[in-house]
Amino acid sequence: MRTAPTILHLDMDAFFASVEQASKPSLRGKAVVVGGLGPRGVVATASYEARVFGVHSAMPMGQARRLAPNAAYLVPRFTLYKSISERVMELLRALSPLVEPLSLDEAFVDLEAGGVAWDERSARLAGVKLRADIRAVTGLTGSVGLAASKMLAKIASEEAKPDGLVVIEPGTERAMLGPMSVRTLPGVGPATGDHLRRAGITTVEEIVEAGEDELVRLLGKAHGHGLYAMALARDDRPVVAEREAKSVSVEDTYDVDIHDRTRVGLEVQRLAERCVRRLRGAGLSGRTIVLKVRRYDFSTLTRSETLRGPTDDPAVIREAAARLLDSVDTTGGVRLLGVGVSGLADYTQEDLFAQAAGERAVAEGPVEENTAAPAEEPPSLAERRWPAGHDVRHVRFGHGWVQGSGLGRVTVRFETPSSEPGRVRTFWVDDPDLEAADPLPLVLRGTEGGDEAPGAGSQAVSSVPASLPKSWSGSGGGAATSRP
DNA sequence: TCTGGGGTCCTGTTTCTA
DNA sequence: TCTGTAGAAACAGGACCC
Repeated sequence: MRTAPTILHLDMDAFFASVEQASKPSLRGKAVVVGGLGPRGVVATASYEARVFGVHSAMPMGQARRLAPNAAYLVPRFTLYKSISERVMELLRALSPLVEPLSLDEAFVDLEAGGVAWDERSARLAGVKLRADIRAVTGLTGSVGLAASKMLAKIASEEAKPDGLVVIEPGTERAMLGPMSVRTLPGVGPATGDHLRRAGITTVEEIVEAGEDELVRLLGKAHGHGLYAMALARDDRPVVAEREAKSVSVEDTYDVDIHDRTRVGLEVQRLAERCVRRLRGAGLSGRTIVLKVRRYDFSTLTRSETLRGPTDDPAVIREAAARLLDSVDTTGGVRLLGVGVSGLADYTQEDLFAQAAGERAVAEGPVEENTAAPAEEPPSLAERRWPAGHDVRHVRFGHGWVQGSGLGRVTVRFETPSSEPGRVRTFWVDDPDLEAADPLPLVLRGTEGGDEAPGAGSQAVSSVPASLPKSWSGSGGGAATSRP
């Protein structure tokens, strides 16, 4: 393990919710919950204002609504989050070639490999500058942890939240970790935490006291050895820049359980097609086809089949998924279906089997995306066309976002990231003057949009690194013509 | 009142193959 | 040729992460 805190972990604060607050002035300082709004949705991110009410990630939406009935509930806009995430990752890559993204809002950086830090002082300086740059470029805050290992850097950023920076000095790790909950350590979730608690182990130092043999006995070889090492603050995992995907999968949870076996079959076919599109989009093929079924009682089972060679042929994957479904009892209903491919390769084996299947598929015709009826109680047309939180543009009133829709009407708040909180107006869902729009940039840059007054909470731009592209990935204020 | 989606890794069991 | 065996691969499930 290295002797200086030169591994950096960045964690953007309440990322999805913060992006929504930055793009919607009327939501700043308010409880915002982003997640699936259907009857089986869960919370993806809650703003810190919403967390005060006890709302947190992975909580069922219904429960969140009961805890925070007055919060704003919004559908995630992954395209927007991804574009902002890319800006942040660019800033990280300016520090070091060794950047390991963990998700849209989190990453490790090896500062030593980038030559920007070699001791505590230089590491801290790099962290401070990074946080300032992120704020300038995105208008958002991120928390930074600095330590001599990945595990400790991650714990440090957690301690730094929200909007802070924490350095764990080498030599102080054991004392710091000791009194912490076992749940602090990576890999200890609810099940392992419970397991350890039943053995009388609740803190990190109690893991150390229990000893490695006892850990292995309780948790098995890999987990036991690994956890014991983590408890001693031993973590030599390197920052890895390029991680190859090991599987590609798609899954859908249905608003209402599906009972009709024919319908289940059609859904599996659709999922297989979607999975193949993703697979091909990534230039990959795979050997092992996996079917996932979650039944009415939430019990989940998987069935898999390994082919002789990798394929990206939709007919082959559809047929394999259909065969796997044959071995699954779906009486009682299914709430989720998924199709995945693993054993990935970046080439395809054009075997006879695949070709024959392809020919059969051509003869039968393609499976249409909309062959199957939608969920038995689909969201209203208005909700589907005007998702809560999405941007719109009106011929007369300009740029705004959907606050809600239903009963043939859509309610829009007219404001932009740089405006004052705006006014609300309601329209018929088929109002020809209203159309979907691309998100606007969160931060005004240079002279772009200079005619608009800066709004409450927006950040002045003073130190945008010259290495960044000049244009924002959004439309820059022009109305888009696409429909959701 | 329930519990998303997209992944990774590990473990125990069964099946295949040399 | 038959049988026993060991290791590899496949399979299923579970835990965990964001």
